[in-house]
Amino acid sequence: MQIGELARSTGVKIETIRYYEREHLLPVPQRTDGNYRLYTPRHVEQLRFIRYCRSLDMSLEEVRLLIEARDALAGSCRTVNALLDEKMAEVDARVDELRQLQDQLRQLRGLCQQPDEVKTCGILMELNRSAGIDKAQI
Amino acid sequence: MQIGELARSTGVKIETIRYYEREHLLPVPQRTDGNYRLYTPRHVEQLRFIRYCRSLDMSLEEVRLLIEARDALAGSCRTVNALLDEKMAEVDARVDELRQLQDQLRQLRGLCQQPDEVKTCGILMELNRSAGIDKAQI
DNA sequence: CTTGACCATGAAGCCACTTCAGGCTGTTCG
DNA sequence: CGAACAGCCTGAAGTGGCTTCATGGTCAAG
Repeated sequence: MQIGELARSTGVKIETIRYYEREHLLPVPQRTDGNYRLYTPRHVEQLRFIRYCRSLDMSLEEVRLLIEARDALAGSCRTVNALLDEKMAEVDARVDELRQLQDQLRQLRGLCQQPDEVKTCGILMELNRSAGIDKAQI
Repeated sequence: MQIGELARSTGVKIETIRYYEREHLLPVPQRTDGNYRLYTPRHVEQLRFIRYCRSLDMSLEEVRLLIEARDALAGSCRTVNALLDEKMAEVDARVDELRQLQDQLRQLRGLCQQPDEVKTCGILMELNRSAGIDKAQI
């Protein structure tokens, strides 16, 4: 199958597929006489694997590790476990961060009383205050 | 004050300060005879303002808008409100996404029973399954 | 034989910085 | 006076994960 069909059947853009090839995440495909890339079901699978990992917020580097672990049919899968543990910790931390951010944003948003007066806008006043700016100084 | 002192007193790296100048987020500072940048308290304030906005997950483009709104002492602050509303919606959406991701990761992590056998690792099996890969095909 | 869909390449752009290479400035110490 | 060293300068390139662009080749249908 050509690159267009691979793209359609996986929902991955053609340019992205070529990018993955450059990054050695997809095996180099055969070519036709006209220099078109020719893909096999193996490529479809690998591409889906990559996209599923990406949907789990893995970096391409991490995906590379997982592909390696998957293809090395012998050996320990400790790497895989460690990777997931690390990823979960990251996500937890990020969620905490975003929750705090939400609070801050909501608080800030509540400060604008007269929605037409920049001079007295509580939001801008608070942004300045938080930045440690004394109006008299400006 | 020189760039090093500005960096120390705001916790912003020297390179980042120069980057903000290039991006027109900081006013161009005066120079000494030796071509060193010379900053004023005004710069400290503006830099703190930028970092506070960045800590609220604003893009530099959004920070630019806020600075504009702040400096235009007349006029409406509807832009500011709209910006914050949009930002809050973004953060909400991202938190939802990450929560789902957490569930998926936790589920996946629970699948590895024997932590030393790649062949039977439930995680790798699930990653493959989710990518729609039938083992017989490989 | 031309149209149009499909494909190819390499380079540049995106964001928000960071890093690097190579060189100037300015102070201090011997 | 000279060397060592901290501090500063510039421009270019690198980061991740793509996307966009410019330019041109391939192939089947009409």
